[in-house]
Amino acid sequence: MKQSAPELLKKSGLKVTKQREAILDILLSSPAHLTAEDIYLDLKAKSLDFGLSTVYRTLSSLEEHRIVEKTGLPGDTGKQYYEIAHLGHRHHLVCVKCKRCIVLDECPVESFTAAVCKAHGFTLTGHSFEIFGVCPDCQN
Amino acid sequence: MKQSAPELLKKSGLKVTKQREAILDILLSSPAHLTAEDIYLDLKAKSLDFGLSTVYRTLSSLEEHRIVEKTGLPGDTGKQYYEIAHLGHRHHLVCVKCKRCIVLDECPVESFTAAVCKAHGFTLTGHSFEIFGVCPDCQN
DNA sequence: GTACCTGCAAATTGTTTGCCCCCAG
DNA sequence: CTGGGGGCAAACAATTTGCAGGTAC
Repeated sequence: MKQSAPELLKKSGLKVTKQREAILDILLSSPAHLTAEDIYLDLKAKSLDFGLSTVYRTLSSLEEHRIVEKTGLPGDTGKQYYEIAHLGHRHHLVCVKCKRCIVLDECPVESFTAAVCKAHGFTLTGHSFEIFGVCPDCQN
Repeated sequence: MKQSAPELLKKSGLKVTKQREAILDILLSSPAHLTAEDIYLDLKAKSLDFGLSTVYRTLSSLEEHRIVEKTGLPGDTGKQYYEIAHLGHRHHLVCVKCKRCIVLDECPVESFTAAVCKAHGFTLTGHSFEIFGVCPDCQN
């Protein structure tokens, strides 16, 4: 299931540049939910100092090609979060304090979502199921 | 369950002003998911031309008092959405094209969320369960 | 070689703040 | 009357865009 960054880029007809490769690598290796700035700082930490706009532009094209997904988190300060697209499936357990995020494998709602869509005449494109809580470390 | 705007304000120790009343009324009568600008324009349509900052400030205090919730939507352009707080419960069927939003009453995952939290040592604060699709009107 | 990509800086857009006047309690 | 609340404009923050030069293919 896991693909390498250059492969993914090539498959979508995008030119393979070290900027894109590095950005995609970060997203692939992160558990989840990164902001554009997170990525920018992460790059800096690796002494890869690209412009912030490159990060944004790369994220947009990756989003257009359905490689990553953009999302918002509840109660947050208006930043956008990016993560590798999982074909419309997101199941996370998120700590509301430290934003740590655990990926859930189970999906107990597949049949439910399909039924709801059918009932309302919608064409299902995906769903998001996120549980919010305070993780053990943040409970003091 | 449904309360009037002045009641809700008074109960939280907030002064009742026509601005707050009007903004809260809009939120109460909307099916869901409004941006600050939506509210601003809605007010204008009713010839209630308050400043945009009043809308934001009102929304913040309402949020502090747990009357409304702020949230982000997947794939969106970086705006914050506001809606009446349902104590951490959100179950929506959202059209990815027109953003129309249907509120779901059922919650098939109550016990599942509790179990997941327990398994990871988290203290549950809420969950979000949203289904995305294309509504009948947008299918052409 | 050409079209697409990057970098920088300036422009936009969404949201917050400061200051002063005003109204609800 | 008094303090929180509202209006306006300026500040801030996140993201986008225009343009000149570079680089993958």
